[in-house]
Amino acid sequence: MPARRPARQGKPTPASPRVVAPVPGERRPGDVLHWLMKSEPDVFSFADLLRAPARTTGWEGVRNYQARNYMRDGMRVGDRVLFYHSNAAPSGVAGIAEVARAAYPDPSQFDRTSEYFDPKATREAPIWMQVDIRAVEAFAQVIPLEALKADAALTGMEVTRTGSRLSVQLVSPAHFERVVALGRR
DNA sequence: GCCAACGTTGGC
DNA sequence: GCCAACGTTGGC
Repeated sequence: MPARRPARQGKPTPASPRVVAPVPGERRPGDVLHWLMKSEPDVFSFADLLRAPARTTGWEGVRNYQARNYMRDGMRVGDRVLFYHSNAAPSGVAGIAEVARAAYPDPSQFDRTSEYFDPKATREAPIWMQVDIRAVEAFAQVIPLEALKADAALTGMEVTRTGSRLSVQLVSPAHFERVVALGRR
């Protein structure tokens, strides 16, 4: 299921990683990283994830290199994810999910009938990757972006910055815990 | 629906 | 490799 709205793409080149992986070999077994992933609830909401088989979905449709690199190079099974509703009323964090499967090729890039189809991609040389995400905990209500911006403890959090467009973001442990505290309140 | 911010493309 | 034009994201 589409986790992201369609993003028309021009010329993906597999070798374009000017984006540094978030966690060079410094992660130890057992370390958990924290992320934020955006989805437009009209396309795929946290409620949709709760209803999905095994409360899990493939995060297909990401067509941005930095977001791809975060998923491919940064995410591990068990990492925690803030599920963010974008283009919504209100936009904000709807719940917690976790990485259920590490990165693998996004099948939609090969599918001519998909809006995410990428003619440059081949099975031998896939361009786009996805992870699987499983719902962990729904917040009683969405924490609006406005509340995130107003919270002093969340100063500097990427999603609160004006013009923050990246659909997969790294979140510091402190920011993650703070958002969870707000969500449980 | 508007439009600011930002990423991508392509001419040079 | 620069950068203007263009397309997209996403808050409001």
